[in-house]
Amino acid sequence: MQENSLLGYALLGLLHHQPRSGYDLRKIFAHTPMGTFSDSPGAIYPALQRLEKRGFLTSRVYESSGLRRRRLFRPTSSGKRAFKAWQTRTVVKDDVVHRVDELMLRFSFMDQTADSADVTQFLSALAKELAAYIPSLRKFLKTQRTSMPLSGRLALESGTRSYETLLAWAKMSLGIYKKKKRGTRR
Amino acid sequence: MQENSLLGYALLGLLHHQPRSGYDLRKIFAHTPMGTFSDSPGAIYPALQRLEKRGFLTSRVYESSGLRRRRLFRPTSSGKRAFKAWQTRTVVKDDVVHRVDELMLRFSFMDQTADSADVTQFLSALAKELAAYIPSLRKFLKTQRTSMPLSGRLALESGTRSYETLLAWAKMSLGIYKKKKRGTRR
DNA sequence: AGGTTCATGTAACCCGTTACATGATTTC
DNA sequence: GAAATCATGTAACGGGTTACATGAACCT
Repeated sequence: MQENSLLGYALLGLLHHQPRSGYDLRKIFAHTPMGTFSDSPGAIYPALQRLEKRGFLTSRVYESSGLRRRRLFRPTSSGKRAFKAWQTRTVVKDDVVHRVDELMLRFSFMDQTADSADVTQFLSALAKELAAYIPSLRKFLKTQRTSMPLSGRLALESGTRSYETLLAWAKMSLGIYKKKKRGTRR
Repeated sequence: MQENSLLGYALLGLLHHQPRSGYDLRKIFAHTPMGTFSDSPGAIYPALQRLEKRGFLTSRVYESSGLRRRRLFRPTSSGKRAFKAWQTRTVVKDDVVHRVDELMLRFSFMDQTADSADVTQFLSALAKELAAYIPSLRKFLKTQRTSMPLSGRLALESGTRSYETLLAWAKMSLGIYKKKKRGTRR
């Protein structure tokens, strides 16, 4: 079975919140900070078709008189299961090195579909992998300093700082969720 | 004429430094923080072929007896021109919103191929676009606060912080290059 | 002699990009 | 009645992923 694309998971996640049409989804990508994804029909409609063919979505055409016909999509139970399985995968080094975008996408839908334990699990694993990876970048910068041009060094410095910012964010978010859990227990 | 892919520009940039083989380039992507790019032969060899077909690279096979045959690539003058044109393009909002990776790639080769004026031009344009974009993200966060789930808000917060980190980095780097310029003038 | 690394390639597949097409409804 | 927007699609193309193939040189 073929893995869903990032766009596929983004669509699946958005449809967990409420049923929407392809056009609704395009508008979200066009007019909100979710717009790292393409809002082009050539990307979205085929992606929805694939998800439906794989049994993760169902759709129905609504032809209310005096309204434009719209095809509304909603996730199936199989789609919900696949989404949660993707979302709660173990965070590994390779995710941090090559797929930070995917990690953030997974996280951004956590509240809708996962419980507090999943969220803290995710954030602490992320923090752990970041804490392990960042020193190796710092070390590379230090040892290669002389052989790299200034702009190369600075570009790497930028990447390293970006990871450090992400680590600080993960720790802060973890704090928020832990506090929240304490609150709900009492 | 078809635009080069990011990988194509990365290869072109690395070959400005010195002639290398496909295998050399794969090793760079496999073993250094340049490894956001794929080190798979199925990506690199076709990319090199395309660049050669477009006249941006030339290659020659070296068969020194007692050594494995290697095909070394080097940029043509047309390749150097195309690279510099790409590198010194005006930084626009869309670059900041959708193509930060490309901006960092452009910057990372600046020292090799561009002069100090190009670098400061690039960095100040980047800082300007970031300074204009970040408040719109903050505003979105503020106005949509109630309608977004916590994890969605935090994900957006992460993105915003990442842009703020980049802005701070751009200002710092600009300071370094300005100081350097003063130094060389005297 | 046999396994590993060096080194270069190719082919099928997936999917995003770009551009085009179609028609209904709303707006001026 | 014309233009803009709503809404859904399709088709050609490019290029990255995965997997496979081939052979030479090096190491033990």
